[in-house]
Parts: sequence; structure tokens; C-alpha cells
Amino acid sequence: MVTEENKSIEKRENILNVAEILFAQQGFEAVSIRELAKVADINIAMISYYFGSKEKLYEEIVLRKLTSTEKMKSIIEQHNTYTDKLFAISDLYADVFIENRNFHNIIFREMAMEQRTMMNAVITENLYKNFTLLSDIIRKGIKAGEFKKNIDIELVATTVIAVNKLFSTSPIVICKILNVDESEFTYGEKHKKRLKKYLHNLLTSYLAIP
Amino acid sequence: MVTEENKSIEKRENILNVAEILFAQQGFEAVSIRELAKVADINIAMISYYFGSKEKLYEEIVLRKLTSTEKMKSIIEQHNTYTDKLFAISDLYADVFIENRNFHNIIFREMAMEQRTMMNAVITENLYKNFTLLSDIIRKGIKAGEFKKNIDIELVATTVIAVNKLFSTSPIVICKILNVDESEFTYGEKHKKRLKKYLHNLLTSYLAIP
DNA sequence: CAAATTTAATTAAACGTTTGTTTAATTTTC
DNA sequence: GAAAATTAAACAAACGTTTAATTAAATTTG
Repeated sequence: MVTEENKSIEKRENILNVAEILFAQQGFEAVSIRELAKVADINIAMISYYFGSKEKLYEEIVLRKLTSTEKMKSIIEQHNTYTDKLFAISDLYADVFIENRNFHNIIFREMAMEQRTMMNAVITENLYKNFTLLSDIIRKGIKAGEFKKNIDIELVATTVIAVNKLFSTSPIVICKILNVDESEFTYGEKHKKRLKKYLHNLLTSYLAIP
Repeated sequence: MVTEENKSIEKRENILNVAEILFAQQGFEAVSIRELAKVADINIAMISYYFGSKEKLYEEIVLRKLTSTEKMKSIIEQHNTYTDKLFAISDLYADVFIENRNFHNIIFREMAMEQRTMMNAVITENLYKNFTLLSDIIRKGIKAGEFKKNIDIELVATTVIAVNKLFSTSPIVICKILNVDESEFTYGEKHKKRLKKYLHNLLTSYLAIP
């Protein structure tokens, strides 16, 4: 059922979605209000009307999709061994990064900025929390005797994020590397499976006790 | 000896260096000619005078520092085993990324852009060539019986680049992760060594035959 | 229920700034 | 004194935002 109220919300939502794609493709400053309005098929004044300003629109895009630690925690609890917990989180990263790759393009671009902003702080904090969950699993896995002792916990966690990130947010170069046609490569299940499987193997060989 | 001719070249060089830092920190569009001129302590007209346009200045910044495959090739030849070759290239990535992290911030931001530009094509081609050298080493290492057989060559190569990249171009979040004070963390030898050593271990456990 | 009224949504036009670039005059260098 | 380097000022175009007028929707009233 589509009520009249929902229509307005849908229009707002549509602006957010279009803006997310454009910001991801070109960067925040490169996208003008006029271009955004054209693509979203709305009047330029509607952005100020709905969001207040271009800056606030950007903030809303970022804040609405930050992966909640709660979701990660519940996934962690669903598995017994630390290996399974680690695999599940690694898989989640692949899924979330690929599914929302436009969004994560924005996030990692923001992360690379060296000038600190309010938004930057929020993003850093969020990523750090997610990272902590990851490194905690590894730390506990060591204590439980499931993983080797002399491993670099922080950098393994970094690796999981780094590989998933590069894979999902640099499609052009990844296509060349995997020798896949770019038009065909829509990050389908096939390549996602390959990525997940590889990370499982990589983590196992580095962490698992032979 | 500083001749008068060198003075002019130095001024040009200075503009390139300042622009590289600003573009890396804020993105191309976010940096105005006026801000750049202020930081570089020159008149705004000098950018057009020296480079023609802001766009051409950007192109020159990108093109002047792309890691040449020749340099990589010579390093590869200096080592005997494929393990050593691989380690040397992995180390080179760490050195180059960290040393020119402003530059590589620009590069990876450009890579994440989905709209193809001339610059984008040049960058992709360059990164692909470097990647090929890396995957060739692994492929030959397998043939030579130095590495395991059932490994994902393309994704190992991707991992080396991804980890080095994230480590060097996201200082704020990496500092938090490594629990290092940000003011102290200038990517000194200590952290570079840790990164290199970790990647050696990671690659060894995934590739080497036990 | 329909008319009147209020509220919300949408528009075109204009706002003052800022953008990258150019011009024309001036200073410096050779 | 010719050539190169540097400057302040001006340029049109594009920027994000605001305004005031108009249409659409919702609510109140008789």
C-alpha cells in the first residue's frame, strides 16, 4: 500500500540514493546541486527544502548506512569456534562492502582525508569499533588455543578490511586483474564466493595451528 | 649551485609539491586555485602561466610519479628465489606507498572513480602492469615448486597492494588501530618494519610449502 | 458533503559568492 | 631594450542557497 505520506518519503529517499551514487562516483565537491537535481528529477530548491543544505544531505547519507556493531555482534554470537566467528565477519565485510560499494567508496574517501571533520570523526569511530570486534575474536582465539601465538593481530584485522575494501571499491582495476569483462562484472555471487573463499584460506594458513 | 634558471624550476616544482599535498588531503575539486596560490605563496595567475590550467597541473602531478615497471623489474632481477623476489616487491610497495602517500591518496581516489577519464585509464594501466609483475612472480614460483599449487594468484597479488595501500593512506584510523599517538606516528621505520614483516609472514604461510 | 482555510510541496527566478581563467600593466631578468 | 616573470584587477560561468509566487494536499468549518 502506497499512502500519500509514503510518496513524500520515497522522494526524499530517492534523492539520498541518487546523491550517494553521484558522490561515490565523483566525490562530494564535484557533484553540483544542479546535476544532482537533474538526475533525481527534482527542482534544485528541494535539496535545501528536504535536507537544509548539501552538507547536511551528505551527513545523512553517511550516517544512515554505517554498519552497526550490533549486527556484527549478533553474527559473532551465532558461531561457536573462533575460526567460524572470524569467517562470518570476513564474509559480512564482503557482503556489506560489495552490496553498498557506492557508500563505502564515500567512506574510504573520507577516511583518506587528513583534515579532520565532524563526519570524519564519526566514520573513524565506527570503523574502529568494527575493527575492535575483529581483533577481539583473534585475541580470544589465541587464548583458546585455536590460533597461533605469534601473530600480528592488528594487521590481520586490517588485512580483512583492506582486501574486501579494494576488491569492492575499485571495480575497473579489479576487472582487469581478474581478467573479467567489465560489463559482465556486476559483483555477482561468483566473484563474491571467490573473494570469501580466498580470505578463508588466507586467514587459515596464517592463523590456524597446523 | 643555484643558478637563476634553477630558481624558476624550483618555483614550478614547489607548486607541484604543494598542490600534491592539498589534492591528496582534500580532493581535486575541493582545492581552489586561490587556496593553492596562498599556500604556495604565489600569484593565482602563475598556475595558468606555468601549467596552462588546473586540470593540466593535476595531470602533471599524477604522471610524474607513477612507479615505473622498470624499477620493479630491476629489483626482481636482483633476487634469486621467488620468495625473495616477492618479499622485495612487497617491501617496495610499502616504501613507495608510505614515502609518497599523498600521491597515492590521489591515485587510489582516482581509481575509485567509476567515470572513466584519460587520467583514469593511464593510472589503471600502470597499476595493472605492476600487478602483472607481482602475479608473474607467484606463477613462476608455483611452477618452480617453491609455492603451493592451489592458491589464488590474483587475489594474493591484490592483497599485497590492498594492505600496503590501506596502511599508508588512512593514517588516522590506522593510528587508532595500532594504538599509536597520531602526532608521533609519522610512518617511521618502526611501523614500516612491522608492516613489511607481517606481509612476509602472511605470504609465507599462504604460499610456502610446509 | 462541499466549500473555505491552512499547511505542505514545488517551482522559476534571483541572490551574493566563489570558481578557474584572462587581461593588461608592471617589475625583474638577461 | 627585449624577454620572461609577476602582479592586481576584471571576466564570465557556476556554485549553493534563498525568495516569493504557485500549485497540491490536508484539514477545518458550515
